Amino acid sequence: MAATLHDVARMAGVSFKTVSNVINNHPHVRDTTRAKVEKAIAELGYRPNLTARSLRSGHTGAITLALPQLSLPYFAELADAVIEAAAKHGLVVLIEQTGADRKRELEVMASPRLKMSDGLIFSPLALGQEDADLIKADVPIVLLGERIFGSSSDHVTMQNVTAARAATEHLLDLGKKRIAVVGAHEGEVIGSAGLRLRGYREALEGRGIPYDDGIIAYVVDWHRSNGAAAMHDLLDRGASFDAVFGLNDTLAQGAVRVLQEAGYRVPDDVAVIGFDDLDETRYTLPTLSTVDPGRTEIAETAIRMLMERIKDPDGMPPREVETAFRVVPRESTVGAAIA
Amino acid sequence: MAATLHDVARMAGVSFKTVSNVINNHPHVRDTTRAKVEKAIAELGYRPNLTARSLRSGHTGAITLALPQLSLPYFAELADAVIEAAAKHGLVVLIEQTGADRKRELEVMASPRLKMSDGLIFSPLALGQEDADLIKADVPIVLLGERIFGSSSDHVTMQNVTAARAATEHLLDLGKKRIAVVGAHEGEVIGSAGLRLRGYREALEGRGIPYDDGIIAYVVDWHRSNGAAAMHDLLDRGASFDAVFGLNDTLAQGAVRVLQEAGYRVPDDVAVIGFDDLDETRYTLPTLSTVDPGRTEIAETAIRMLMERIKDPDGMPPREVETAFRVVPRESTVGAAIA
DNA sequence: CGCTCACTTTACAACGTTGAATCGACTCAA
DNA sequence: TTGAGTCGATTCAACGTTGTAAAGTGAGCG
Repeated sequence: MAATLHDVARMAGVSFKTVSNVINNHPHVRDTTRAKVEKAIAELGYRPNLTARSLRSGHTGAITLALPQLSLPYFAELADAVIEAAAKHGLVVLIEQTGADRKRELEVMASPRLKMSDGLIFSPLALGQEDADLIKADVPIVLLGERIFGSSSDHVTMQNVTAARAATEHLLDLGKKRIAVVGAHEGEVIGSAGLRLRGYREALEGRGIPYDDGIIAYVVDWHRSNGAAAMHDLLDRGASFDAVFGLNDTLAQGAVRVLQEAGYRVPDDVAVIGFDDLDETRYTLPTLSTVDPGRTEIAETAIRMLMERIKDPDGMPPREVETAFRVVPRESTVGAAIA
Repeated sequence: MAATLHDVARMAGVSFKTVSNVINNHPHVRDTTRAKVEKAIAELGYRPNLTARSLRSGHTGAITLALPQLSLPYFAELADAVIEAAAKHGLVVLIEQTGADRKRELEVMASPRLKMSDGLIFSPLALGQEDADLIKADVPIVLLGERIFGSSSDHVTMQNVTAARAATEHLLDLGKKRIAVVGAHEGEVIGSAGLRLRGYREALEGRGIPYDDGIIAYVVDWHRSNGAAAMHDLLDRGASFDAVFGLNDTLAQGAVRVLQEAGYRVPDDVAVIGFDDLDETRYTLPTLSTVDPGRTEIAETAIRMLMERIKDPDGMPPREVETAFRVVPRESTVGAAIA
């Protein structure tokens, strides 16, 4: 059985509250007493019971991170960033996988388990704009991603439109004229796909290039295989293009693979850019140009906002923050020179 | 403020203990009473305070998973599997990243935060065999991986030697004669690298092929770039080989990339096999043959053993379990036919 | 009609901690 | 010498829950 304050107190010959005072660095503890207590603590290997402390104090020192699935590289890297950001503030992270399932996404917010943490960082994938009113829980929430705007929670998101526009302009700047898109979602307006497609269109408009639905490939999911399938689709319908904007990195990787199999050289015949700056894009052949959406900043901002909100739940109106992005040119657009 | 048992009791006109009884499905609660209480629960939106329950019951319903880093795909997929396995038993998972740092690996076991969970699944990367005695904490531990054997904790590991032998034999069966190894660790005997290299040697011995250190490439880390560097190294020293065993998938991917750049066709000139069966190996060009080390089984076994150990900490001696593996032939060894 | 016994509900303590309030001892100034 | 003020340590209650034991209710039976 683990030692408690009482055990330490008994050994040190003081009241258990004095031990508590020592641990919490209260003033008004005599040095000799402090020493006695610390000796007893060391001797017994006493460790405070954080559950009891949580019950008494009302907060746990943990936060929950709810995301679709860790085996999707984007979310693995996001989780990494969130855990590191949380650790800087002494917070520990509890991860819930929703599998992008609507029911589980709602359950996460309703579950009493959530109260084992002080707040929720929530990256939904099934819930959408129409569910904005359902974003609420017993703890403060910081929302991530592009699926829901204007809820009553704080929200951190990347600059999808502007960043996608910059990615497209990067291709245009290289002299590319017909830029295919891999990964659009039929009819979507917000959401990563909708916003990034809008950025793409804005870039075209900016250069006076007409938008051609014939070189837009639609998919349902954003997995590697969908990028490959979409590129097969484009090639099968005889679409002509000299560049590809994969709406995320895994889609772009799938597309590159199919292009190479079909005998196209990347970037000479077709330049390809992705989105997300996954770690692995630095090691593919060719290395993949992409957009760094500011993952670290997203994580740190989310943690900071969550801590502020935990401290003062109603102290301010819901905030929306967009992080800085950066186009990362690599071999798939500019060839080996810059690699 | 969230409703408590007392609030519900007041509304339902019963004692707060009766409400507790209803919630815990105690027998001997009259149907009419139960109905009254349930109505009040619904009306107040009462949710039990799990922190208080934990304090009282002594267990939290959470476990800690300590691993090096989620942005390493192997660990991301491991975490995914562990979270899913835990969820099946109603457990939630708290993740600690150690960054493969010795100090942090030790801290994880010593931290009072660990007691916010009922047990630890620990995948060390810095601690080694000489630290076996340091593997202990206030909660039961299940150890994962190949770095420490024979500690006083339960241990789940893959069949590294046998699986590596099977991977090598797969290449030999294809008629390959000179199989280079990418990713060996200088002087290592246990550890993933040491064990897998042993399996490789056993396979060669089994076929009467001499072991040649000239086609073994040593690395320090197992990141993608190391696989590339190791392959550069092999090519630079003019090593001749017709196959490559990457001791994990990321190493193999790096090697494949360099081989392709150097003009070799995979698998026709050089066949390549990896180890881990990362999801992404199904989408590279060529798709990567590999060894599925039984990740789901590892996760489920670890959870099961941990739960048994939580229930009865000293009920049995430390156990070592090795999971089933499977060689997964893909394009990088057998060409496009099976893809 | 009263007693037993099963069923139902309640009272109380405890889990280990912290905050508020209290108390005693000592110092210092008037 | 006394009263105020400070320092040091203690007592008590509370956080919200569950286990134990006891108390209350009613039906069944002799």
